[in-house]
Amino acid sequence: MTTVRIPAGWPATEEAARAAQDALRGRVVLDEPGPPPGTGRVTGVDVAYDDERGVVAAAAVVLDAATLAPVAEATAVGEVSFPYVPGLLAFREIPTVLAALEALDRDPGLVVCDGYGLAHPRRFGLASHLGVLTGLPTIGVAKNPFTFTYEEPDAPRGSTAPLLAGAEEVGRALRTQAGVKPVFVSVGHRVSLGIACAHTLALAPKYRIPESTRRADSLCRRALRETVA
DNA sequence: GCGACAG
DNA sequence: ATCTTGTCGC
Repeated sequence: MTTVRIPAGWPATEEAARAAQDALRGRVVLDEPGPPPGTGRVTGVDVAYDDERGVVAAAAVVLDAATLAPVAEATAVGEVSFPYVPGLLAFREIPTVLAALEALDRDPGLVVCDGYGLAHPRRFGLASHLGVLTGLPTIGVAKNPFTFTYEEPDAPRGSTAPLLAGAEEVGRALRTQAGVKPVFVSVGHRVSLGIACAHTLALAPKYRIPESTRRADSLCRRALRETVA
């Protein structure tokens, strides 16, 4: 497990963070379809916090997209780099997530984030930000609708409904398990919304949350627990 | 001005 | 995110 410090020049205020988003959002690539679902590799990333100690742990778990079997993993710990502010989540999670991704011994393929990408107040959520910084294809899969609205998708697994910011479709509510609350999928970088949903559904054959996120979640929690002093 | 608000 | 017991169910 690697240790990271807050990068030099990392935004220290909300104003600086919003300015950084405005400066980077133009680099998001939205005209690529993305990797075909069920082939290659898919990597889940997630973060856990100990606000008492100001410590954060991140995990990246690489899965074989066809079998969902883990083929590589890495963790990183660091100091909390930003408070939680809706719309600025990336500044709290990215330094440690980047370190975990860089510690992997192979290409991550598609990166699945716990949160949003395009579905964001300034259209530049965590998944898009991480995509721009790494150049990797990314998507966001969130557990809550944030500030957006949606109609309940039909009950069968695989049903979707638009996730809306006014009249603009910024993502999709996707039912990954029949009769269970949907997850909220949005594009991050270099992936289309349809492909993002297809990947998400393929990653959730048994549970609501994608296997990639479940694996990364348990790993970063363990890494946090095993962190001393 | 007030409330809501990814993790 | 995190704080937290028991409890229902496969």
